[in-house]
Amino acid sequence: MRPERYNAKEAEPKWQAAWAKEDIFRTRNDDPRPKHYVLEMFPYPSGRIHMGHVRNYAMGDVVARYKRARGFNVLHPMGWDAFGMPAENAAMQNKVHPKDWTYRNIDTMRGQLKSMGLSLDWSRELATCDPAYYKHQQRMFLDFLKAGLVDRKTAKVNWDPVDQTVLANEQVIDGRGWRSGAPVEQRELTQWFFRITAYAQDLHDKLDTLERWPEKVRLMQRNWIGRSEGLLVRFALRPATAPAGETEIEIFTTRHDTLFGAKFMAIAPDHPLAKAAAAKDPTLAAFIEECRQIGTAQEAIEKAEKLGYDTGIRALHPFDEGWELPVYVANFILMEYGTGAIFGCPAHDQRDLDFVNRYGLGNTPVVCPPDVDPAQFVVTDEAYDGDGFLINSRFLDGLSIEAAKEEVARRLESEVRDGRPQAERKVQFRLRDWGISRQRYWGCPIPVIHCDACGVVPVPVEDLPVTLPEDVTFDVPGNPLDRHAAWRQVPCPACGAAARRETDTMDTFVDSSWYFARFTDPWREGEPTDRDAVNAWLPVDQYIGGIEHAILHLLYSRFFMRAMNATGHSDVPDGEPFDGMFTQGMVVHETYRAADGSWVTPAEVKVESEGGTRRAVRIGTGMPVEIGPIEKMSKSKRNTVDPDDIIASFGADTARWFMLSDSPPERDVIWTEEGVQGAARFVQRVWRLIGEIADAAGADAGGRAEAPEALVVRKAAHRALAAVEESIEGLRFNVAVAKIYELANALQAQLGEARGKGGFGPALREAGEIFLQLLAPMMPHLAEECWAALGRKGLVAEAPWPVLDRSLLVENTVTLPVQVNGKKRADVTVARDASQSAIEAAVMELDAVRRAMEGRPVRKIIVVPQRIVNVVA
RNA sequence: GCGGGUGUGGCGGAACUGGUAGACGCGCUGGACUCAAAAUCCAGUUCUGGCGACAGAGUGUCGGUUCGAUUCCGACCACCCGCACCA
Repeated sequence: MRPERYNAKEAEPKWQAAWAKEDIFRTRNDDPRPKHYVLEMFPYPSGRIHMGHVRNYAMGDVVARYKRARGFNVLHPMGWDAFGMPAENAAMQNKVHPKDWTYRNIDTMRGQLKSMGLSLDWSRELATCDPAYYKHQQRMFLDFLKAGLVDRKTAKVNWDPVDQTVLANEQVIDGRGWRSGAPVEQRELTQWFFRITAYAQDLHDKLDTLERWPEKVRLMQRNWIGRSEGLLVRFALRPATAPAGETEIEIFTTRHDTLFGAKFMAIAPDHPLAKAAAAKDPTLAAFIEECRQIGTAQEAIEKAEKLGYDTGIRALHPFDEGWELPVYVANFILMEYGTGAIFGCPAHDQRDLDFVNRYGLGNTPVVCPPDVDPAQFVVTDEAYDGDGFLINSRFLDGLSIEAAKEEVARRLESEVRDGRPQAERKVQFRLRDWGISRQRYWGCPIPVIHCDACGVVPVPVEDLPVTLPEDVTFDVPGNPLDRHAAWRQVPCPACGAAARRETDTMDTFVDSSWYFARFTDPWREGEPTDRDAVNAWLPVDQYIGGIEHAILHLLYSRFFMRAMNATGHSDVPDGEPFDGMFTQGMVVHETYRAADGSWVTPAEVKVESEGGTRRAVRIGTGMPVEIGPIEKMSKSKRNTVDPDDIIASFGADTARWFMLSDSPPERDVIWTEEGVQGAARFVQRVWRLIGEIADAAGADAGGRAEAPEALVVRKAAHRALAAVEESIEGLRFNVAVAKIYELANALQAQLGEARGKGGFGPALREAGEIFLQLLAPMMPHLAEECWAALGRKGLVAEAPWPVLDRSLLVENTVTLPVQVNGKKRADVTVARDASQSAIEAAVMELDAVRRAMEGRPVRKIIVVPQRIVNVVA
């Protein structure tokens, strides 16, 4: 006896168990079918899954289940991005060990993900905090080191003097540490770097080949890499003015055409020449110190005025030795970009103009806009950076900007001073090397040893992994590894003398830069990867995740793939790990505020709707609650909905369905109670519909001539099949959902039409089965339950995708809209292959057309076959 | 400042290469069933006028191309996002 209502609470665990029993989602590397790798960004085990995870994994699961049904060998793994600061924060606050905290969270979240019914190969699960994972990461670090892809150099960091730790830029708020509130200092620390800049050009160029990436993401990466073509120019210094041993300044410019507009030189406060000059000039030293202070906060930089200090040093113009330019130390010059020095051409650069206007250095325009009289052209407050022709520039006068650049480059390249050319063409990147050192405990230890005699010595591969010590405390600020004498002290692998372990750990972005490769053979012990497995599975066919990782994570992964290729760990074409990339939108929700201004969580709010106006009250007290703007679900605004609650009360299928419906996947989706109710309603509707189909088909098993309804039903099913295929392939899940609704409506309507008649049972059953197969990637549990109710043996999750019958997509007669002068006036139904003249004749018979013509003669009739007819009066 | 995106009913959104604007869902209105409620079912729902057939307007604004424009072109407006003293 079929129950009246579908009970998700009972059905979902039952089918999850059935899938697990058959182990149908386990993927074998030796499966001969074509591969398809579907990957969603693995979660950080923060405690519990949130709706963003539900959305992300629901999308990935649709693709995985769909591709599996279509005969692909699908890899769809899951793991944990398990190192990171929150675990250490929890350790400090709750006296729990980061490892215990992390693994407890993993257990909770694994259970939650399993309750979603995702088609994951759990046998490949990995956690980045597992030595079995990070030992391979250490191995690759050593290989990269050997290959020259790792650097050790000093870099400025944000230092929190209270917490005694390095802070990321995002952790500096108004110049203060986000936890301690202490003013952040700039410190120079020796750090480890991955030489991502070695691949800057390739990372930039290959973006063009990533056709299945969002344009937005490619653009963001392109800007981040920041390629610009220019000229390195050496300016000689007038010896009498220069500090001892200093003979020149090298600058980078992209506007060498404006060299005759130069008014000054400027160098960064931490430029070596500035330091040399400051040694003899205490005022300059003070100025440099002042610049450092401002350097910290982003906000301050924005508002800071262009300040400079004349060092007294004079540089000589490369085209005129008698032309001297004052050398300033200026607060707006960055040591990290180019050479940390510029020549200032105020007429054509806004910053330079602001600067000269402050210090009274004047300006000379050297590029004149087209159609402007050079004699009339002056620059006052606004620099001119548009197109034009050269003026006031001696041998460049009259040239275009491009031609002038070329001429300058050509001349200076061939002009030799001190055995070197005066200038050199250079492609400059904004991208900087990736600093991976973190003064933290809960991360992958950097496998090197510092020996007084031998210097930096890599840990021998056979000694890996360098595991984190577990007996650490967090009651004192700073890195526990620094304080752990027993762990730190180690004999030097080279000479055997007493030496010290590196106590920095790796940026957690390193952990996530290769996990997708590890998934291809996570069992391998001796090597990070099995080359054959990596090469066979990568690139990932479809990667899905949040836009917040559009730059760093994806860029680092692209770097890693190249570095892995270079060190023999893989051989992936172009070093591109992700063939298809999709960035999904966020889950947002209304906010609620009580009278006292405190945030109220949706679970405590009841929203009532009266004639279109919505009011909210607090459950229990009945006190009114103010409905606030829709915002990203966050703990601080308390506008979160717990997936567990939704799954418990409605089931995973309802949650999945709602996450996929309505909003296009790349946009934000608004979580609403009504929307969930609608999804839940559809679940029950499917259950009833399939029940009715089962009954009708059972009573009419065939043997009779087919009724007209049978063809209608078949056509509806195959139309939906074609549309859903296309929508899923294009990741347009909201459209797929709409098409499934349409089929449900059509089946229901035909069921009513055909009631009591015979000759449509088999067609109805067939359509019902197709319907369930379309539904299965999205609501897999419900689909299984219905599949069984239709009397099918086996699992719908294992059923091959229905074969589309294209002949069912064409109609014998078509109804064409008829326009008169572009305005629709009537419809005409004609045979599909009706001739132009037959259609024209039929159209002119129509009353509505005659009326609209108002007696005017027909000038033209445009017939677009199977589309439209337009009569032009 | 530079770069990019978006704009369609009350709401989320759909509309293949220019071809019936508003699929599908939510909400709302009316009705059926019920003692009642929930659930379900039926009908309606872009706006304006009309009892009605119907007519007019309509995809941010203004203009252009076209037999025909949400779609193509130009200018503008609004909102959102990314980067930002990058030489």
